[in-house]
Amino acid sequence: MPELPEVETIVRMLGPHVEGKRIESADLRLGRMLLGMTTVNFASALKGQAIDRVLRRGKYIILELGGCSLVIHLGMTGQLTFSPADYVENAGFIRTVTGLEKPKGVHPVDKHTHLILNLAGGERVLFRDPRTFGKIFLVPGRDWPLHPRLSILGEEPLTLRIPAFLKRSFPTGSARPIKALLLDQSFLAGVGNIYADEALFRSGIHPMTLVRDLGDEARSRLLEAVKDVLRKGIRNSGTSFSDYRKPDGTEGSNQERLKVYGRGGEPCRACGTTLEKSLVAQRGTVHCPKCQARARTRTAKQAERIPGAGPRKSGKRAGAVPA
DNA sequence: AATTCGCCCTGTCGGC
DNA sequence: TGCCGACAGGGCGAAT
Repeated sequence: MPELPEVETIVRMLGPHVEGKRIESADLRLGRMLLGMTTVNFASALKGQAIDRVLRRGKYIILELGGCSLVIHLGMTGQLTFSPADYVENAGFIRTVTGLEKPKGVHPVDKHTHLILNLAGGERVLFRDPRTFGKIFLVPGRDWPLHPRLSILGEEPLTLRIPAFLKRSFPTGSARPIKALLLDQSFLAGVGNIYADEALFRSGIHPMTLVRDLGDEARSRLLEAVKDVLRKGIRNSGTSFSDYRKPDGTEGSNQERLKVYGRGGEPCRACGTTLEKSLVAQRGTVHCPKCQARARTRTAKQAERIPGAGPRKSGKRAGAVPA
């Protein structure tokens, strides 16, 4: 599922290919992917528009055009790829300058290809989404930050100043599990299921821990971990767990480096304990029962203050998880 | 007001 | 081999 690192990778790779080019025509093949307008109006609004800039906000991809902004959300299985002019499809294969090849690169246009942007000279931008959870919409001018779906987004994790954010935006007294908060796009924009689990593991926090039971130190450690796992995801060009592909159609490599996501029942890479799979905030969740000790409630913490009742045997803090 | 739940959708996988 | 239910889950709107 494309989260911040996947979307960032797409934006960084796609931008140089399309910025400065003109959309000759737009072919929207599945009308329900489009919000707020008809397919016909959409096509005529895009026709002839220059692509000035490609950028990201949370998990949204934004193409700033001459007179409007094209916003794309990839949902769970969305792919945004760039098809060069010399790529010609042929019965499921792709003909390149060197001959007929298996489509290991850009996926050929098929029934899951919902939007085609035809650029000058035969170049194309393809939006493909088998599960059709993605969304496409247009915003006037450069006003995409004002669109209801984007205006509610929280801060960008990568440029987060943690001390200020802790004071200003970290809820106090919330009874939600911390994982639910991480997935909340109005809290931080761009964190999804993969990187939430990875950040919780890295910071040694149990996903069910209530937000109000996290101390300042743990909150700070968690936010650092979020930044770390997202940056690592970008360095590895994203996580191709299932459908995600880079704009050239190839896979990212971060899936090889995941510590917990998708590894339920396998041994923890840090301590060897069998990783547990559970359901938190209606999302499949994997954590290490040893490295991510269960939350202690306020009352349990108070009980610990009783003289003589020392902490657990292991001197190692739960947070001391190797990278 | 805060939080959870149900729903959208389709390819893949395990069980029989 | 083929059928079938379970599962994956981002985000919105309804329900609690």
